[in-house]
Amino acid sequence: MAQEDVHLDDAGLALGLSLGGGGGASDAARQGTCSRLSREPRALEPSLTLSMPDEATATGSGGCGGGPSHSVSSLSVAGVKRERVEEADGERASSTAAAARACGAGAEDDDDGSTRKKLRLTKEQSALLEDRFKEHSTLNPKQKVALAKQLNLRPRQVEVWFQNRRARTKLKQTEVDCEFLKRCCESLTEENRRLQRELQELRSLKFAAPPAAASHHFFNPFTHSAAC
DNA sequence: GCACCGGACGCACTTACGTCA
DNA sequence: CCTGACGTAAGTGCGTCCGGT
Repeated sequence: MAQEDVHLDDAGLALGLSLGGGGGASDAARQGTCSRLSREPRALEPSLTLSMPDEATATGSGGCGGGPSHSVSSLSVAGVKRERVEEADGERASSTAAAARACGAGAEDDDDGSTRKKLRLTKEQSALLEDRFKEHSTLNPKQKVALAKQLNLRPRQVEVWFQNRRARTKLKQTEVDCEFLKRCCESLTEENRRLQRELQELRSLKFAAPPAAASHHFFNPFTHSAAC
């Protein structure tokens, strides 16, 4: 299992930073420098959607039976511009073998364009990708091509893997953040109850207390709470 | 200097496939 | 064997940035 870079040690300082602020860190990478986050993230709308990673359909349609197998993604209908660019760049689709392997017996013809086969990365490929991801969560084009070559994959596949990997990391971080906020909320609720009780007691003793003694102190849960 | 455009990239969301209980 | 849940590779659409004109 991969180690997620989940950092929450500074009592939630990471909170909000990772929530909903996507995009915009790409161009530094494009230019060969890996200084991501050097730029303002877009809009920063707090889209706390928290969709679980697979509430989508699960239409198991029975995979590789005897049907035609396909060369993974390049079968996609004419619309994949990046793919075309990279292919034109001389990157040959080398994952056909992997797809066929993943599909058991290989019939390596192409397709009718209506289905898509799914490549399963080998353990070695996944491990190397994971290693690179630990070093940098983004790749510049040179790194991408080199890594693709090393893995016998297409650059597009490496790119997609990194994209999905970043999404998984972010999802995990969001879950951690939510868990933290939940605990924080519970703690504040408990503290609130305690203070309500305390207030109740003080009111019941108010005949003994001087009239305006305690009126200048407002409790700020965010500065006093042990949880946050 | 400014506006516009196209290319490249990352992200969110979604789909589809392989695997497993 | 069938089925549903789950993990994940891949597709799509959109926003952003940058270089060229």
